[in-house]
This record gives sequence, structure tokens and C-alpha cells, in this order.
Amino acid sequence: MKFAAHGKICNEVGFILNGSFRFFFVKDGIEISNYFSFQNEFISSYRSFLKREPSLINIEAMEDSQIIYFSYTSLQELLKDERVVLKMERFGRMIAEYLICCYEERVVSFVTQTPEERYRLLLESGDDLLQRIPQYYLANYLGITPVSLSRIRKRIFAAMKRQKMAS
Amino acid sequence: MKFAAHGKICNEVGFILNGSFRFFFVKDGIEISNYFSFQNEFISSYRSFLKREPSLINIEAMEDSQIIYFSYTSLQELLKDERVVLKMERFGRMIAEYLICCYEERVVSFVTQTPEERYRLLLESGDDLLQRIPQYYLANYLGITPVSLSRIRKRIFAAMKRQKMAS
DNA sequence: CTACTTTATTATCTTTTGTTAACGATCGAA
DNA sequence: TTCGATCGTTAACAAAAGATAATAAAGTAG
Repeated sequence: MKFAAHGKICNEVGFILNGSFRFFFVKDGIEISNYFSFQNEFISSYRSFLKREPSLINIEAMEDSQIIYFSYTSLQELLKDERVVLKMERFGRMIAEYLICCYEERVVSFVTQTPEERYRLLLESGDDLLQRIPQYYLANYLGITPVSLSRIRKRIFAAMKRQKMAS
Repeated sequence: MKFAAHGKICNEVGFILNGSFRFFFVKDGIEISNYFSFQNEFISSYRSFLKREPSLINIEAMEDSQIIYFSYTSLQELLKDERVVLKMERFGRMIAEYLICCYEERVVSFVTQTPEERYRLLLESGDDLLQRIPQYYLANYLGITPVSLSRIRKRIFAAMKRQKMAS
């Protein structure tokens, strides 16, 4: 299922009940995965939703998934009722703040860490991501090619093996 | 002037009246600049401000600057008054949404573009950034070293010169 | 189980980046 | 003006990443 598409205005904000979604771009005809969301998370091409501009990104289900969502027009309808304005403002704020925290950490990692460091930290965190998405998606997520990630893995696991031998 | 410091909780959200601020990390004793803000922009280590957690980033004035700001405690005070809750919710939402748009574009550029492409696009955009910050800050911002940026500039300007000769 | 497709690894080669150090250029203070 | 510090460029080398192709491993459908 496609939730958002490049070049089209994103008219919904969704909440994943179960399943998983992938955020990606198409560059030179190749898909580059950028982010992954699982149950109990909000998804949206939020910039497009807010600014009413064509989306930069695509969002697509990776498996059979269930979501609930509200549309931009239904949000506008709701906001005609004074009594719900406050709650919707709060709701919008919470979604935005949730997304900010995701983005901030991600930008930090790109500026301060090498791809190898990013992958090491992900390994140490034991994040679900490692189990739930294929390695070539993960490579994109880290900002490198699948081939390069494979080499990084080789380096890391060789080093771990040496450590084990020494102990 | 220091607006936010690594390891300390950020208690303010500021708005720049004039001047400029630099966001940076310290890694292995070296400062890595990550973002820059100028007049009429909001600044905050917003994740720290929201979550009441130690800041990951530092924010510091690059020149004499004037800002107005509100503190977390004054925000809490304000929110005791029912009549301002709505406006503050909206205000918080607008700040969060503003920051999201900055971050989203930045993450996209890291995943889909090479450092050279990022610099080329910045050149083409004619962004003020190019005039207002030194090149070694810009290098950090692009995720590379100053030496590497210098090489990229050489490549680009050599290519431009060749194009000019041909025409 | 086999054949086919997809994903991961490995190899080779080229390009780019990081690191370190040297060299100019620029700017401000003495 | 001169000294010193800072910033940008360049050079040389090592390390890492991209591109491409071949191979191995894993997963799927028949």
C-alpha cells in the first residue's frame, strides 16, 4: 500500500496499528530507503501535508499493515468547530514534536559519525530495525551502498572474533 | 553568547532579532558545526527543551546578536491560564513544524546526495550561508572535512572554467 | 526436491575522502 | 610595518566508499 508518493501532495496523517512502512526516494530510477516505521508510530509526508506542497518522499507498506488516518480536509472540517481547535492544535504539536526528535538524532549521526560508527551504534542498541528490514534497506538508511555495508560488517565481525580469541 | 550547551538541559526557546547562531557538537575535542540560524528564526535545543533531557548540541552566537526568548518555567506559568493555552499550543506547533521542515530536507540531502552534490546545490541556491559563514564551518555542515571541501571547490570551478572556454 | 529469484558477500578497480603537514593569503594587534 | 594567528589551498599517502561483476547463500514457487 502506498501512503505517500513523490510529487503528490500528501493529504493524510496515519497511525500504524500493526505492520511496517518504508520511506524512500527515487534517484536515477533507484529506490533509496530513508526511514522505517512500525506499530504505534505516526507516518506522514508531514512537510507536504503542512505546506500543501508535492512530497519529496514515498511511503509504502512493507507488509500487510493496518493504519488509521485522518485527512487534511477532515482536519479543516474539524477546525471549524471552536471546541476542537485546542485539541487539534495539541495533536498537531505532538506529532510534530515526535517527528523532530527522530530527525534531530538522525542529522546528528550523519554529521558526527562515519557509516561504520552509525552501524556499530545500531548493533549495540539492539534496535528492532536490524531484524525487521533487509540489509540493503539498512545500507540506504545509513547513507551507503549495500556493498559497502557488507564490507563494514566483515570488518566489525573480524574485529570481534579477534577480541574473542584474545580473551 | 551560549544559548545551549551539551549535557545541560535547554530551558529556553529563542527568536533571533539580529545576528547569527551556530549549532555544533564536540567530538574528540573538536567542534563540528551542524547548523546555522539568522534573524527571524527560532533557535532551541528543542529536543532537550521538550523532553527535559540533556542537550546533544551546543548553540552559540557567531557575532553580537539580539534575541528574545521565553523559558520553560514561564511557559508552564502561562499554561496555568486557560485562556492562553490555545495560543501556546499553536505557538509550540508552529515552532515544531518550522523545525521539521528544516530537518526533513537536511536528512534527505544526506541520504540521496554526495557531498559534492550538496555543495553544488547550495551554490546554485545562492543561500546567504555561503557569504555569512567561514568555509570550514560549511564543510562540517556538509558532513565533510575542510580539506575535502576545498578539493570539491577546485573540481567544480575547474569544470566551470572548461565550460566557459567551450562556449 | 529442484529451479528461479532475491539478497548478501567477495573481488577488482576507480574515485573520493580522511589525515597530516606544508605553504600562502588575509587580517588584526602590537 | 611586522609579527602572529587564522583560514584556505595544495600535496602525499592511507583508508574508505562507489561501481560493476561474479559468486555464494537464502528464500520461494512450482
